[in-house]
Amino acid sequence: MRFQVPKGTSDILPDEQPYWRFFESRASETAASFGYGRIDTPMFEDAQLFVRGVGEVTDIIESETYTFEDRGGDLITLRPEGTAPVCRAYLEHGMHNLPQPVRLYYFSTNFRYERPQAGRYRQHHQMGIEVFGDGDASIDAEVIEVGWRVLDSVGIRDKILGLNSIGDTECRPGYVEELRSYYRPRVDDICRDCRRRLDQNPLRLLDCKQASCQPVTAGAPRSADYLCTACREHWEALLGYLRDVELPYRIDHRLVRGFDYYTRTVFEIVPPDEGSQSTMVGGGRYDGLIEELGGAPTPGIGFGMGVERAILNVKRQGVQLPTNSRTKVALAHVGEAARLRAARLASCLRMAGTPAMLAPRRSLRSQMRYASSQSATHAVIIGDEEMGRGVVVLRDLDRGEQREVALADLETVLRGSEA
RNA sequence: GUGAGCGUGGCCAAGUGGUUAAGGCGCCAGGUUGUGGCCCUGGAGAUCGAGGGUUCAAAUCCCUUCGCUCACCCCA
Repeated sequence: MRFQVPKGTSDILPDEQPYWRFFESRASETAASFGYGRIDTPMFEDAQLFVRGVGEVTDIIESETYTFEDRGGDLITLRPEGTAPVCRAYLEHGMHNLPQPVRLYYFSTNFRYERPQAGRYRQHHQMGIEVFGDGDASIDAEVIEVGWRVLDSVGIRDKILGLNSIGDTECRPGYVEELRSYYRPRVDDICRDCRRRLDQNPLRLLDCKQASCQPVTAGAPRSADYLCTACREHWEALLGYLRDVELPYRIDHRLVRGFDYYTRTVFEIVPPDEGSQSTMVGGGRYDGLIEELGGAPTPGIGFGMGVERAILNVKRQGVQLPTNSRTKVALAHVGEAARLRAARLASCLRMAGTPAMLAPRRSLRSQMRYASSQSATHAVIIGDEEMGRGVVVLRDLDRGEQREVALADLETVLRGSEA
């Protein structure tokens, strides 16, 4: 085999498409029902946007972006995540002058240079939302609810919402120090990765999966216990809002997120069964990000939802996709003249709004088999004899009945069969 | 970046040293005069991922390489 898809990417074949279109339409409808407007941003951006936005020392920026110089010498990065570009657009188009809050949703293709595995790809798709200009906890609850409802809308009933607050610039430094001093005397009891995390990314110590580290992490100080007054009030208000809309949450003191920009609320929605790369929704508040990108201090919050992962769960839960029972006609023909007529007729039917396809130039039997295989609802059969009389045979493939129809009446009859 | 498993026709898959590499799905053609879905018959399609080695003999053993998958890391 000469060519194949690049590592970590995949083709989405026709059989797979219904899942994608189902997801996209349901997710869009759900976001719109909360008042969100769609935004699309380019697939690549100035490399600096992500360095400033995601954080210089995160793995994503250090080793996972597709970054290259274009022909004009500009440093370009293929979008690795959805939030920074939307923030850029918010600022660039003066959306801070719109009535706040501004609610946006998007579908994006993201790129990260990683070793692929189940649920993790080099090119992956995300649906996400962002809300700017409102720091109230009710917005946190709303954003979380949108994520939850989107999953509901595609039939994913079994899911768990994990929730935590990691504080803000006011209280987090103190907490991180607390965390460090808890771990330092215990370095001999933790794994090698954790020793590295202790220096580089202490929050990550909390979600280590190594069995040997579990006793240590279990006793570690919890960020929610070290919140400043403002953060604690926000946190408690959020929990109240969630209870009001009856979203079952699970406070997870070990939940931290990978991007530097998160403040206060972080959350994720995961399927109940244990899996490695299974997080369907991950998000949080990022009140400092807009400022970091050159705007006025503006609160923001959002989430990213992995479409591949969501669809995986749609399949796992055996969700029945809505079927479209729309009329679809295959035109079979016997003889060259009839083939020409069939082709013209197919064109007319399509113009009139009825999907129609020409059967291949083979035996009639074979053409009928083809019609079945394409799940046509009707076959139109044209031969010399019909041509002479200005009629066609119209066969209902589901019922197995057929009759002659005058050429002039065909469109009307087919339209009548839409029921 | 680290570790493990696997690579046989479009797909699934038997075969673990020895004549022309099973089978199923799918595909194509037939099953009388112009008709589908089931069934029957026939057909096309594989240098057994690639390269090298061991052997009288390798898809089967060894080495190298490429690819895929899974896990760690990280994350959607």
